[in-house]
Amino acid sequence: MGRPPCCDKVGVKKGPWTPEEDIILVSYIQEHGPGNWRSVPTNTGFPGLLRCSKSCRLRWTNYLRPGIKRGNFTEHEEKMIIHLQALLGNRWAAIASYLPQRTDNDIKNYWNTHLKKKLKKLHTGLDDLNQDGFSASQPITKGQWERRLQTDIQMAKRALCEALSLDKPSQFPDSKPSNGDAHLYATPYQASTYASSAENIARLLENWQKRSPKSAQTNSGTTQNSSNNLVANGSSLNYTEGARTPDAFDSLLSFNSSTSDVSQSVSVEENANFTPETNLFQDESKSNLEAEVPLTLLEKWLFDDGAAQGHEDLIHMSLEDGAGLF
DNA sequence: AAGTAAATCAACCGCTCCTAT
DNA sequence: AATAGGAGCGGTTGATTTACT
Repeated sequence: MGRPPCCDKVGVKKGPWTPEEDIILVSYIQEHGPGNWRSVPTNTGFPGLLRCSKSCRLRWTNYLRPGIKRGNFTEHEEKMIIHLQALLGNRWAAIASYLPQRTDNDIKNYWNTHLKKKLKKLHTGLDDLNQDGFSASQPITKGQWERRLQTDIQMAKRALCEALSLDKPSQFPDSKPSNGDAHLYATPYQASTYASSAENIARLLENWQKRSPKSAQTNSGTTQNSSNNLVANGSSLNYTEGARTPDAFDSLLSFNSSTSDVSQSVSVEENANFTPETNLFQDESKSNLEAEVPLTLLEKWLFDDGAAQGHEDLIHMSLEDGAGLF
């Protein structure tokens, strides 16, 4: 009955990830691709990752995954988030699908720490708002449900539109997971894809070093060594942890350098064309939709309705009366 | 310079849904 | 069809950093 037992929780490490753990995880994903998280802790060899699969997934999707932009939200992004939050409520994953470079966790944090206050400020003096002042904490009106539904439909249409586009051949006809990680397969399991993970790690490690001045000092010898390697590969990184690290990074970076320019290998624009929903639909559309629904009908429905509109339209679509939500 | 409060954000927890058996 | 595990999601926590007194 069912599957084999879940990973036992004995000896599972918690708390902040170390650079070495990041390297192990990225190396693993370079080899096997994302997904099948349950096997990550056991397949990373001795000593391997003493992390639960959940933690690995989170670390990858939120920090190590290629194409992630962190911090410095632009005004445009802020507006997008505000509008989408008004439309969708606290459905961070759905909101994040409109901002492919951002993670749901990042957006959620940014909303809670910045935007909430910002909007609160803007709306101080409005007596009819409760403390949160936003749709998520308000009773959802019929109109709001309709708007959410509309947005979901828009998302689905957009995704279908992408999926049905003949210009975009399926990149992984045979290697997609059946679970929700399909969006992680938006870019091929090619070396170039994961090369940009090295950039992510570089960035993370840079911050890590800033937070750990002591270790930076005590390991200054190896630091110099490894940072040289990294700088030579185009990452402004000062790395500091332990003697093993440079080797691990050498491996990563040699991998990196063998695949041409990192910045070209995974362009952000490219990623932007593949929202999670899009990829899910790409996946499904190939196997199911084409078989069950005449293409022409779907296409007509999509294109007649101007489904190809971009993200900007979403803002404008944000419903004239949407302001009333605040 | 030291102490304290506030802000930030990475990571965990618990729940739900989906899927494999 | 029933069951159990995996994956994803949103809420929350707690450690760290920054600002203020």
